[in-house]
Amino acid sequence: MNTAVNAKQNATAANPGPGAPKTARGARTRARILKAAEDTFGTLGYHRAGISDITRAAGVAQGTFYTYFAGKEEILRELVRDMGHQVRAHLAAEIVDARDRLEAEEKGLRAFLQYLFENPALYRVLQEAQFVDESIYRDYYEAFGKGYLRMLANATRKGEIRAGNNEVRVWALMGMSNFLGLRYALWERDVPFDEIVDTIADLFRNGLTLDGKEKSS
Amino acid sequence: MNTAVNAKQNATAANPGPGAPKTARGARTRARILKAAEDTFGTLGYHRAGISDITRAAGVAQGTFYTYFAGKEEILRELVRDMGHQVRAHLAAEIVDARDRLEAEEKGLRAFLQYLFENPALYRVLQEAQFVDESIYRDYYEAFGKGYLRMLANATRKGEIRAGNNEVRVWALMGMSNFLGLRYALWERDVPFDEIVDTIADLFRNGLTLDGKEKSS
DNA sequence: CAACAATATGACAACTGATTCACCTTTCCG
DNA sequence: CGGAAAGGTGAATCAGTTGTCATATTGTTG
Repeated sequence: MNTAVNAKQNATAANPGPGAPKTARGARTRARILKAAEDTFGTLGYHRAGISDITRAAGVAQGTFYTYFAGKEEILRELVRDMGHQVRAHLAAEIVDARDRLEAEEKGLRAFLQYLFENPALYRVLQEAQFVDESIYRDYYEAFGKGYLRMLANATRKGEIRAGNNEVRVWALMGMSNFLGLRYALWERDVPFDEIVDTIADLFRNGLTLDGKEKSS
Repeated sequence: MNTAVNAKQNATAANPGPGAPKTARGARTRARILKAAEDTFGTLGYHRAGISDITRAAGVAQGTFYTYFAGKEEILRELVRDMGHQVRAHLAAEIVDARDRLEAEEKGLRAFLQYLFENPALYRVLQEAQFVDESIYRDYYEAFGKGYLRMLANATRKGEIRAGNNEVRVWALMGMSNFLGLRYALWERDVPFDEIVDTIADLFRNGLTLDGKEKSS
């Protein structure tokens, strides 16, 4: 369906859809639609949400939607890009003052859980995007993972964490956060974030076994 | 939408849809349709896949579908239940002969990666089910997590792993496997499973930091 | 083997929801 | 001011889907 890479011009930050807004008013309207899409996709889900739901929430007519976005799929793309920037920026800000990697992991996890709780749409929009167009999703995690990897590499250099395959670790860590967020920030808040963070910090410090520090191979 | 719990009779193993097959032929046909749905959802995804795609793959007429399933959503439910049983049974069999928890984790992770590689439809069907009906997904992971938790509790009792919040650990571990599977079994097989397993085993044995075994609080 | 139950067929009615388009309103600027 | 560009409208179109049904085939049983 999406074979013709050139037929359906992939909008980028530089080329956002049919017509980028050229007026303050236009920019405002576009932003309203984007926000409405976030809310609508977040509660109804991508497939159940109709363009009409989005435009109704934004308070504009259906046709207006197409002034700024080529279609449903494109607004999703845009949305994930946007939300991705926001989380990354937020998390980065939360861990700048960490004194070492372990502290950064703790702060990062806590901030992520909190962020997800306050912005539940992020999870749903992102996960659904995976099946609309896998590249949206891969881009998100590869961007995320790249920054994460750099941090782990630094920590290794500084001797804060042991040598090892940091790329594999990054994916393991992202998976952990993801599931912990889903279970404890979105489904049921029956365990305080601090306890979750402590449990994971303990895993990072001491592993799972009692008799740590043996040779690993 | 799915408010009326009684209106849309949720099919269970005991009550599978409109009419359970009463003949060997019927049972075969139903199984063919189920398998076809797995393949079709696995490659096209739940939403892009039409009933007609499923019946075509199964080699039956469209109407036949409704002899055994109430609709698209119900066959998905059935499918996840089925596939869930299969993975759990497979993984359980792979770790029975593990001598301790660490070995069980290693074998379990390796088996999971391998299974996902051989049955990529599992991931997609399961993840998409999440947004069709969240309960399908929650049931799967709660069932999975329950068994996992029991194993960790045993390991704690035997002194194989340190005391801690095993429930949180379970979700962290499931998340890890999930992401590692997605990245290294489904997306790119550019890192051998053994190396992944070793990296995670090292994390379990020694944690992430160099100076393990301090007090955790 | 007759009569009945279970299965299977495939055309199609009914519906959903994305996108288009001809036209109107607001804003900008020489 | 006046006209052009940008923004906005919403009814109509159109493609694609689900689920139904009258009918045909296959299997079962007394």
